[in-house]
Amino acid sequence: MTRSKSLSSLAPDEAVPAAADIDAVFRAKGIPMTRQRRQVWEFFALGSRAATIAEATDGLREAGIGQATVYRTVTLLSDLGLLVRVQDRRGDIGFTAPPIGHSHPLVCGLCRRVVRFDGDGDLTAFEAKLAAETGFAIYGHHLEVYGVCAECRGVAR
Amino acid sequence: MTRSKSLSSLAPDEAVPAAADIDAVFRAKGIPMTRQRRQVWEFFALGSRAATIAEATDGLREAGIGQATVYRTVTLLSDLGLLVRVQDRRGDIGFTAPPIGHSHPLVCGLCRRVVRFDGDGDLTAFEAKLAAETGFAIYGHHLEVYGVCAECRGVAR
DNA sequence: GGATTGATTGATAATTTCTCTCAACCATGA
DNA sequence: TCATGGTTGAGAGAAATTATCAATCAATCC
Repeated sequence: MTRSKSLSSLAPDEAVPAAADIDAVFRAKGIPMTRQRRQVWEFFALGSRAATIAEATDGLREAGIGQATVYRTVTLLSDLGLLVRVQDRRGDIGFTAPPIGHSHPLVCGLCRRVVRFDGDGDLTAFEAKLAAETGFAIYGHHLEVYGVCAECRGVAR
Repeated sequence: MTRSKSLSSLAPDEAVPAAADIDAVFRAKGIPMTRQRRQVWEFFALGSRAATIAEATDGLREAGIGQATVYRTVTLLSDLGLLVRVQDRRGDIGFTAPPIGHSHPLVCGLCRRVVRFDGDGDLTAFEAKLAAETGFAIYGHHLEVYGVCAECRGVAR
């Protein structure tokens, strides 16, 4: 798998949680931090592309991390909100780390490269209106925007 | 599985494609319409809740529709844009029919009841800006809003 | 720093989910 | 109605995911 250099990103790099931050999340919840958990998180968080579980399993095998641990850890990190699920054009499921603060992924449907953007302001008013009209207690939303990145389009840019 | 009566919906009922419409889609693409395809589509489209494949398989078994056909047809309908995927709070995947025109599902995270809303205008400007800033050729987006419906909250309403 | 302890891990088995195969059947068009 | 190419159902097969359990490790308390 190729994890190429980062593309322009609307969100500053600091928006991606640093390793220190995930330690804090774990500590706050009383969940032990292990080498495996950190490495699984880094695998997904440090790349610019969303990775599948199969890719993570392959990439982490030489680190001695087993398949079951990858599954367990992805579930755990997702539950903690440290990973989000996205889907490419073929329907394959990938995971990527959301930055701190509220933002959404712009995903390349071909290579799963992820660029983040902040689109929250637009939706909060919307959600309030929806809640009033439907009686739903809204607890969140999921917004992904899909496109094909410049490199996948073969545009020299 | 209980499919209860419909809740208030922001989109008029006519927004859900009528059976006639899906025939038109199939005909336009030269894809044969079969009893099974219509029934699978109806299963997902006529309920007010997004259903899982397992639920559809169970529900359609007595109609003599096999598991493989359910999978095949859900894939086909999704490719045609006649079904969309949503996810409940437990992470279970469900499918539901999008109405004609552009709208998004508001999904109850507990019972998967789906209410639709039109939130397109807000996003088109956004996408243009994103395209300009990132070099992505944007081809679509996926927006789901999650909440807990009045009934699941036990509110008599 | 070192021992204790409850949680985590890796290997593998077991299960679940999904896809493939193929003979029988059906929708479509002549 | 007939021909025919696509579709279907059943079951086999493959892939993805989860459960089991002994060994190991992270966090805590001396």
